[in-house]
Formats: sequence, C-alpha cells, structure tokens
Amino acid sequence: MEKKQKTISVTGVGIKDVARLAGVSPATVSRALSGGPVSEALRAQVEAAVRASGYRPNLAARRLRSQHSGTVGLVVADIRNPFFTGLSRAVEDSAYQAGMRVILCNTDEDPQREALYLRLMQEERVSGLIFAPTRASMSTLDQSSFEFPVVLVDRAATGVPFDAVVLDNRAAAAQLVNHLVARGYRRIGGLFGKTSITGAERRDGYVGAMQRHGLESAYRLVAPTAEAAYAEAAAWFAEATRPQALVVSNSLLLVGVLKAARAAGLCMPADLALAGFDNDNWTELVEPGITVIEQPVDDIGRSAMGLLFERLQEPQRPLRRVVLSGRCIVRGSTAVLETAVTGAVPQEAER
Amino acid sequence: MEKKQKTISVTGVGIKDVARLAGVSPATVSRALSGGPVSEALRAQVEAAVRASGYRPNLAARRLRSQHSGTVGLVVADIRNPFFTGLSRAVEDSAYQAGMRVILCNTDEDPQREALYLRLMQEERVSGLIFAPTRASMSTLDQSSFEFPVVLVDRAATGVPFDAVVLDNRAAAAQLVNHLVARGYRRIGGLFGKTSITGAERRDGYVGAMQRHGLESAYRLVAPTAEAAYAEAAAWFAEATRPQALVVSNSLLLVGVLKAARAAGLCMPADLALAGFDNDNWTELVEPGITVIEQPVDDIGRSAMGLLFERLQEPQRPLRRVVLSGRCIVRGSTAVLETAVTGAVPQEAER
DNA sequence: AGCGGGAATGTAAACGTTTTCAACCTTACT
DNA sequence: AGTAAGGTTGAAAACGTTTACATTCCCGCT
Repeated sequence: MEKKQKTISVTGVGIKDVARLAGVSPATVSRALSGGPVSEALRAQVEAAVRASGYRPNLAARRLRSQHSGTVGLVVADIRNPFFTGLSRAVEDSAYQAGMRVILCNTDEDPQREALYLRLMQEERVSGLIFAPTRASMSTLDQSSFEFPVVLVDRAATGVPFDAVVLDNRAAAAQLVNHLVARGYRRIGGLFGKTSITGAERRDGYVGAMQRHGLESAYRLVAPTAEAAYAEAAAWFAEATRPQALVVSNSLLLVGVLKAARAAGLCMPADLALAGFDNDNWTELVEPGITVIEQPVDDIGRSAMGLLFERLQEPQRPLRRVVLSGRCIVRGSTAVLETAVTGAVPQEAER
Repeated sequence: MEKKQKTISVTGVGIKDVARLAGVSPATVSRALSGGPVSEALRAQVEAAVRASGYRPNLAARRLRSQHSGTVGLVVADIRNPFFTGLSRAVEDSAYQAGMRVILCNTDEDPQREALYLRLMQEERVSGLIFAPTRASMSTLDQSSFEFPVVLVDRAATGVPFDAVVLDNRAAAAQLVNHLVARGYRRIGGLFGKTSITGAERRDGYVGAMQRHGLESAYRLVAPTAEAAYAEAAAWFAEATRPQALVVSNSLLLVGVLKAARAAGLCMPADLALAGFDNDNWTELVEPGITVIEQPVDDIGRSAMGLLFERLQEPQRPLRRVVLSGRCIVRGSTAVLETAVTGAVPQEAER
C-alpha cells in the first residue's frame, strides 16, 4: 500500500523534500548535487531521492543565493544576418559546453532597443556579454558602465576599451581589390554599409588598396539593406561611369547588387565583376559563383567566448584584441577580364 | 561636503537602498516600480531615487519570489536552418513585446541534447515553451511531463496532445506535384528528410497527389543534410530511371540536389525540374530561380506565441491546432516542359 | 459623534537555494 | 590514552525581491 510512484512530475518538490526523502539535510543534498564533499553512501542516497522525486533545482533561487547567473548575453543586430546566425550558434555551443546559458537579443541597429537590452543584461546579472554594438553606442560606451566583462565582436573601433575579436576588414577589402586588379580590372567601385564601423573599415581598406595601385576610388555608402543596395546599384549602373567591378561590403548588400545587375541585364563578369563578404551558401550556387571573403565565424564565436572566460578568471589582465583573417574564395564572378587590352599582365597583385 | 554622485554604477544597490534614499519602505518601492497603488508624490520620489542610484532590479530575486520567470523557451533543431532563424526572430519580437525573454536552444536533432534542454527549461521554470521536437521524442511526450504549456511548431503529428502551429505539409507537397503535372512533367520523383515528421507528411502529400494523377511515385529518404542529399541525388541521376522532376522537402536538401544536378551537367528545367520548400533568398538568385513553397514563418512564430499566451490565460481550454498554408512561388526551375509530347494539355491541375 | 470602509503605507514572512559556521566523528600521531 | 587534524554533516543565515497582513489615515455615512 505504500508503493512509491516512479516519478512525480508536479513542481513544488524542493531541495527539502529531497533531503527528507534521502534522510539527510538540505545542505547535504546541495553539496551532493554540486560535487561538494559528501560520502559515497549519502551521495547515492541523494541521487536516488532526486530520481524518485523528479526534483529539478530552481535556477532562480540558485542564482540569487550563489550570485552567479551562469548566463552570457549575446546582443547583435539581427539574427537573420547569416554572419550573426553562425556566430550565435558558435557562441551557444561554447556556452552550453561550459554549462552556461545564452540570452539572445536583436537590436535591429536601433540604439533605443540596444539600450533596453543592455539594461536587461544588467538585470539578468549576466556573467558576461558578447556584443556587436551599433555605431552610435560604440563611442559612448565604457567598460565601467558594466558590472560584467564585455567582449565586442565584428565591430570594434581600434582603441575601444573592450576585449574584442574582429576580422581584419581593411586587409580583407584590400585583398579583394588586389585580386580584381590582378584579374585585369581597373574601374573598381565600392559599395559599403554606412551605419557600421565594419563598413567604414572595409571602405578604408578599399580606398587604401586602390591608392596603392594608383587607381581612382569611387565608392558609395548605403543603408544596410538589400533594397537600399538595389536602388543605389541600379542608379549607378545607369550612369556613364558604371564600374567594371564592384566590391560590396556585406552579403545583404550583395543580394541587392546582384538583383540590380540582373535587372540591368549586365552579364557577369563581362559587364560587371562582383566581389563581396560572407560565404553564404547562395554565393556558391549562383551562376557564376561570387568571389567572397569568408569570415571564420566559428572561430570568431569561440574566440569571443574564450576572451570572456579568460577575463572572468583574471579580471585585471590587459585588454586583448583578436584579429582574424578572412579567406578569399575565388569564383567565376571575378574571372579574368577578357576584354582587357593592357599590354603586359600587371605585376601579380594577389596575395 | 555631502554631495551625492549622479550615478552609482556599482552593483549592490538594492531595493532597500532605493527605499532609504526615497524615504519610504522597500514595499513601496516595489509597488511603485510594478505599478501598484502608490500616491503620485511617493511614486515620483521613488523614481528619482531609482535614477539617482542607478538601481537595477535583480531578476533572479524577482523570479524566485514572484514565481514568474517571464521567460519562454524556444527549442529547435538548428538556428542556422533559415526556417528556424526566421521563426526565432518572430518569436523573440513577440516575446520582448510582451516584456518576456527568450532562451534559445539548438538540439541538432539529437534526442539527448533535446532531453538536456527540456530539463533546462524545467529548471528555468519557463512560463512556456515553443518546441520543434525530434521525431523520436514526439511520440513519447505528453503535456503532463511539463509544468508549463508547450506549443509545438513545424512538427506535430496529428492528434499529438499539444497546442501546435504547423504548415499544411500534405497540401503543400501536393500543390507542387499538381504544378509539375500541369507543366507537363510525369516522371516526378521526391526526396524527403527521413528524420522529421515534416518530411513524412510532405512525402504523404506527394504520394497522394501522384496517385490522384495516376502517376507512379518514386521517392527516397535521406538524412537532413546537404551532403546526404547530394550523394543520394548524384546516385539517382546516374540511374536509368532518373526523374524528369524532383520535389525536395527542405532547403537544405535542395542545396545538395542543386549541386548534384550541376555536377551531373543537368540543365534546368530541360533535363531536370526542381521544386522545393522555403523561400530562401538564394532560390530567387539562382538561375533559373527555383519554384518553392514559401512558409509564412512570421505568422508561425506569432501564432505560436499567441497560442502560448492564450493557454497561459486559460489553462483548461481545449487543444488548438493552427494549420497555415504555404504559398507557391513559381520560378524558372519548373518552366513548361518543352519536350513534352503529350497529346492534349492535361486538365488544369494547378491551384 | 461614532463608525465602517477603502486607499496608502509599513512590517515581516516567504520564495528555494547556497554557504558559513559549528559540531561531530574518525583517524593518526605523540 | 589523549589530542590534533581533517573530513562529513547539520543548523541557520543570507541572497533581493514580492506579498500577506497589519496599521494608519481620511472620508462619508448614519
């Protein structure tokens, strides 16, 4: 008549109930569950009691008492941007592997939403934050605004007072320019997002590389949407100064440019060569494939979590900035320019 | 000499400090902040004290005491799957709009990881869960396993004891078959994911539609990866029974199939017509564009949150199953079959 | 004038853990 | 044999809120 149910799924079973069931004190249950010093005999009893009762620790209580949230925040512009999608996955894997949880927030590049979420991070008492700030906030922020370590990703002006992991955007953009030059292109334009520091850095890399080649740079800045890129590109293509080749600062813009090129009836790469950022799978599937800089998104996420953990262990260590290189994936969109009538092949400018 | 700092950014400022600063009791501060009955005068004092002290409520404590986590869980296979990316964004928007937070988990279709995260949801005491279960777990699960409402998305066998919002997968697959038939194709194959109920339903829809047209169905099941799809498709294309057209059950598989078709030198749609699911942007960019069923992913996310909220308000109401329709976007990959020598045009089978 | 009722406020308990501290038991050493 | 040391265990405090309950005050009614 005293049969015990195998599992009780009703909540309200707390650590005290487990303790009573196991014939020990709540403190012992806590220690048994968190790997504290408990004799093997009692540990077994506790585990049995936990199983029998279906006990689930209350994380809110645990956090309140222990003052550790075991949570990291991830605040990015928009998870639908493939770069952030990949990043979030890498961050989550690292986090859950370390037994931590992730809170994900999309700011949509809106400083107000961003501020809201940063406040949320404080209220959650996150252990740390991985953060791709809007351009506006970057300059105003300061480590002392936060009670927890912050690691910047993707966007981080040099000299900003945070740990950061970024792509070498200038070098990457320059690499694209060099590649295009080597392939015989000269009238090379650029299209960059105007809201992010990333776009600005890539523009700098583009401009610098063009200068080094003695070429005149011609770039335009747009809002970071496919629609804006489409409009700008369509207008540009209609002008007399239409470029032979275009360097585009992210995959969203690239979509817009590609559609505009199609709409204008431009043939790639004969009428227009295209090179961009982010190795989304469609850049390979499109005909011809698009030459892009691939960002090591897994590395970026892992490195960011790594910096975070190291900072947590050693709060006073000097700031670190991890700069990763992009890999240039050459595809048909930048094939050798057939109509080029330059006398000699230019000095090999790639690499 | 008694000057007060404008903002104190150090934590450790709790509700008691605010109370002292405002000259009221902690209870009044709590009420003022949560919209309880407080005189205007005191409310103003409290707000001033909050601003002056930089007070941030501790969510762990709040949750512990109030027994409301203000958090919904979102457990999906992989955020990198564009369907889930969009879903997560829609869910998060709904959630944050309702003042709630979201915890996102990727199961990778691994029942073990899934079980781990479901346990986590219990420990977090989430208010509710939005869940795309693996096939294995679907049958074993039961609302009574959870202390909180669960809404299934994307995958939900009929008759499963949960609220759910799903696509009408059978109708959608049938729609693709009808479309292909109307365009003159007869030897229509199918490639479906073998791990999800979604794949199974789409297969059913395909088989049923083929039967109604008096055509012989020929489908294959693969693991839900682009690689598996590539391998299977490549093998299939090499056989004598190579289909004229292929219905593919998700965008990941579609990538594999497309690559295999390219590798086999098949020309679309002359050698092979292709129709799939999920209107990823690349399906439009590829040449020719791919005919797909577009899932109303925003609606799905919003509806799921809607069901969740309604269930929270009224726990006893009968189960609801929201079935949404996909929209067929016709592109070049299913252009009218030129080489068709059928005597008469078949009865209009579309729609 | 007395009294009932409602709104605003304060006091203190409660939420479910972890952790400090003291007590206890064993073991080994002098 | 006595005691120091070390390892297990339990009692109780603490974490920072919300909320039940008591109190006070003010108003209007009889």
